[in-house]
Amino acid sequence: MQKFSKLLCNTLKEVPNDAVIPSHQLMLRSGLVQKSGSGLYNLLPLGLRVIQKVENIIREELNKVGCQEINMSVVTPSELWKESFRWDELGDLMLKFTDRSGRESCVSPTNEEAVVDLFRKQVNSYKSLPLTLYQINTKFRDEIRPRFGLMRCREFVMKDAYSFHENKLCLDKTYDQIHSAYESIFKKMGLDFMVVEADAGAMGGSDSKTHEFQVIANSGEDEVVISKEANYAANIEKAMTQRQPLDFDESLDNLTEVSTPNQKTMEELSVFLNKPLHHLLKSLIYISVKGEKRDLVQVVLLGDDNLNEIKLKNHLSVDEIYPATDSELEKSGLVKGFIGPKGTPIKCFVDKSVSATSAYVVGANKQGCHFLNFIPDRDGKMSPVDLRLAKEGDLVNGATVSIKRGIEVGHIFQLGDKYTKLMSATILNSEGKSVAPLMGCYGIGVGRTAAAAIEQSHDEKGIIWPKAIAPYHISIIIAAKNNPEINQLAEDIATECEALGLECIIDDRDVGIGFKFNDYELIGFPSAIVLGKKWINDKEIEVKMRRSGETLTLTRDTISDRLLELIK
RNA sequence: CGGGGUGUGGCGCAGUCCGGUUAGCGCACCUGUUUUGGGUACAGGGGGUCGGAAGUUCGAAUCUUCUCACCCCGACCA
Repeated sequence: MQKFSKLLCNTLKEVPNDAVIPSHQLMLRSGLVQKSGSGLYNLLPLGLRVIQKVENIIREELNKVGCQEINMSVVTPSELWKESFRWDELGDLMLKFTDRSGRESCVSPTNEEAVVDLFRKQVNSYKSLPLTLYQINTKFRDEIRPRFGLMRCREFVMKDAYSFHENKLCLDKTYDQIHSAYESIFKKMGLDFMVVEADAGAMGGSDSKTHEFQVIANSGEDEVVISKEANYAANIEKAMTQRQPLDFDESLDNLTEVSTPNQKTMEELSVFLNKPLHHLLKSLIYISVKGEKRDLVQVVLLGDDNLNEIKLKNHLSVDEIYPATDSELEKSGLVKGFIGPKGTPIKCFVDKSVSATSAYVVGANKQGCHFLNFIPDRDGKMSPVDLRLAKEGDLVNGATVSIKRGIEVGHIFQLGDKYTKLMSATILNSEGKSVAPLMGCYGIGVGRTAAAAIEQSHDEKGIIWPKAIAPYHISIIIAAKNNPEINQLAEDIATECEALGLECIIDDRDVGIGFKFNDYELIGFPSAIVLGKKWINDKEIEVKMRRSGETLTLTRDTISDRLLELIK
């Protein structure tokens, strides 16, 4: 039986100054974790219990759909990564080192290569497929900027699963199974989450299915575009929405230069010319990088739209893009604040929401000047592409969308045969032909999920754990000093509750009652039993419920059964 | 990497501008008494070479130079 007096758990009254979001602050204050370095955390006993519960829920649900658990070495040799070219592609994200014999290795940031290597050494026949392997293991990504405690660490625990298939149909089936297993996992943990369409990003193929599991929370680092009516949900990186209908300027007047001294922003210009923002066009200059090659790219958007950089990057299929710096603009003879699509030699893309036949105000590529009545079809040479960043109020299938912040706790991908091909992993299919199997990969951030649960479930007093991942279910608070009867009662009730699967911790610390109450609320056990006056005087037992804050009076003979009903 | 900021006991801070006793306060910790239904009160106590190095000075937490670490805003992502 766990006694609080023996538990390594020092709660903090004050907020450590480097924690800025609730989950991070509360994890530190309630003695769940301890920081050991930038993006590095030690799990203390209570924190570890939470993490283990998350892990076990994941295990249970994945095992149900036939996934097999394995454990791969955390350190992986460079050779594997070189086969997929990711040794260089992932670059500094990987923590690389050389051991005493001069072998290069890294601490795995993900395990596609390792699992393909395992697979190719173990599996030769289509008869073994489909096969889904997973592990719950430590990963290391040398994040550019670790932050928010367990939300974005460098070293973290991730559940990563990999599936292998003979054909797309089979991959789709497993993908859907994992999709629903993920829904069960996050539902079990009591999280309010959404499944959204995602961009495949750096980790996967480009035109395969991929979804993210986003926990809706204000501190989320992602933006999610949602429309319930249209049954639409997508990461903003991917979201393709339309603008509300616009009144275009249909004038056919000739292109006219107009003096616009010092009107450098869209807003200033809009006021100066007395035209709505969407009658102006915004020109952005980006540098695209592919290998050693650097190119200038011009992007033209409606004056009140913003660029979705991911869309541009995907459209160009380049390694990286970034806004041109002032000196790069100068070098190209462009005038910051007055850039426009008229007569520039730069490759130019225009967002689809710009009407090709309507008149716009554009920069004249000349200090202090703009053009009026620029009509794209007539006056420019631009290819229309969907490039704009979705925004609140846009339309999808006629329904308006809203934008919420989300924490990406899970991501599922269809990888196709990218890795099996690169690493020559083949199987014999039913026709006796050697083929590269298709793969899916599926991740869940374990620590991040625990953090997300706190983001979503806390109040000014502390954490409010959902039952499924609470470190203990009940804190039995001893509110009487040196009272053998009460002490015994606490032990008896604890034993009884544990028999029903309710985990108890007995708060037998030699501190004031207020201290115990505050810690119970801070750590956020779902309920507390208070043994003190009420028992001594009336033989009644007081029970507090953390989420509702209500206080109940129960009797000794029904207490454990009642608690089993009450703690949900 | 670019921009901003902070380093003083486990945590939160004052002191730094304007150098000068033995570096201070709150929380936490230890001892004793007290209190015991919402962080009780009192008394005593332990713990810091002021991130590090070099320099200026009779004298440096304080000034100078260099360095390291950490945090916040952006690019990365489970």
